[in-house]
Amino acid sequence: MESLVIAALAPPLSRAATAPARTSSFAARENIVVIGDPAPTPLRLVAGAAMSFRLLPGNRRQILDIAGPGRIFGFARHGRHECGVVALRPSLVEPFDEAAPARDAAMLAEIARLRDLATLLGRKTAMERLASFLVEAADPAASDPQDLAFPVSRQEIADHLGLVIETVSRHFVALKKRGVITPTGRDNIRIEDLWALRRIASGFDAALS
Amino acid sequence: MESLVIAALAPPLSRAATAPARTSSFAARENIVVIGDPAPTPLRLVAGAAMSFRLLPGNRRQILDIAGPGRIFGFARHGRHECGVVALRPSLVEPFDEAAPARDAAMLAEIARLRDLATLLGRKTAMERLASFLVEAADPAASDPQDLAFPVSRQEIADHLGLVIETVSRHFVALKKRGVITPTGRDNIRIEDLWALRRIASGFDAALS
DNA sequence: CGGATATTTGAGCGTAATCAACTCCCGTGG
DNA sequence: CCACGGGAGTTGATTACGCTCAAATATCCG
Repeated sequence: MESLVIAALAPPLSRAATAPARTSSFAARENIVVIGDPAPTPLRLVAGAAMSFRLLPGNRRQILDIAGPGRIFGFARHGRHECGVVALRPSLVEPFDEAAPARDAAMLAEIARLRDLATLLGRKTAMERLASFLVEAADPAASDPQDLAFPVSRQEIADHLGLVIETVSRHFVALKKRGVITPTGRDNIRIEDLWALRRIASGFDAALS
Repeated sequence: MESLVIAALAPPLSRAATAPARTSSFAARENIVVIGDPAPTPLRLVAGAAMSFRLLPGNRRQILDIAGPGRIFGFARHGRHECGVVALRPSLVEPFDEAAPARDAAMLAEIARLRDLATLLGRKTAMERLASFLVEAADPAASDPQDLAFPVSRQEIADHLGLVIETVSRHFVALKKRGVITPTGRDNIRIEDLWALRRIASGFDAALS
């Protein structure tokens, strides 16, 4: 997959902004959208995984979305992207230029997700944030929703949840010790008790440590 | 204005959900939307001020939006509201049932605002959050954008910024001591140095205390 | 003026951040 | 096959920012 990469020789425009083909492919870690890119339409992630984020001074980053196949992203006002988007896995992206009903549904979903995220970031503890992240990662559509394979590093989880990597790591360990999750590989875990996670995520389970 | 209030005698449905008239009026602190209300269309705040919020166990509340006249709010999927909305001042509200262009613009604005909020909540310090709040409150459309009259209490500012009231109060004091703002009444302040506020808000000014 | 409510101030604490080693995992090459 | 190297993750010690608890003060309003 890496062999498909064509290095961006002349930024500022990223590939999505210049590619004439309807579907573009991106290697893992390649920029799909750079802040300021023209945004004629939102985008649909056909395959792969991607994240959108904002940057602040002092090496601060807020990851606003971690998206899998089928997800619409890159909504922008005034025709310019206000968030960066990077592929987390080799990905296929195409313009999303559907009419009102589908467009509205996608925007409403984005609004709902951002409300959840803001609530998480504003009012949940570190443990509740991590549990929320895991619950959301347990995609019911997957063949085995309890077996998770993260496309993201600890740093990216931290930047999504408004924490630092050490805090994420410590709380992962705490969940393992409680038997709620078990590690099944480097970037894989298995959810042993989804209901316990949901209880923690929703804030009803104060949860030690 | 208070005399216009008709007490909601029979919840669960709030007035917006039942009123047949196109425009409904609400007293300060009256519920405009209760979670679970039918949401046939978004709403437009014709006059007044309102806030939308989510609740978590443990008396935790995240205020997701503080809106003034002209603002569209109450976007909902599946025809049901997922956030509560309360009037902050005597308010006039009407259905927002415009066609695609205006609808899209409103939703894109909502997405942009929620991204800003998530970034603030996830990665900004208390001082940066308060400065961001004040900068946003300095509406350029107002007659004197530097003179602010909050429709919200300290508790509500805190619940919007993911802080507690004591922290909000302390940082207000810090900004006053620095001469960036001066109090001009209970719920009023004057911004003396908008550029300093902007610098703090954007995170470039580390800012003592 | 009195009483209730909101805000400010103070003291101390706790969760998550910071700083710093150390371990583990893998891929590479001798 | 194993030594090596580098990055990611974990663990430990300590700090700090914002929270909690408590009390004083200010403001609103009848």
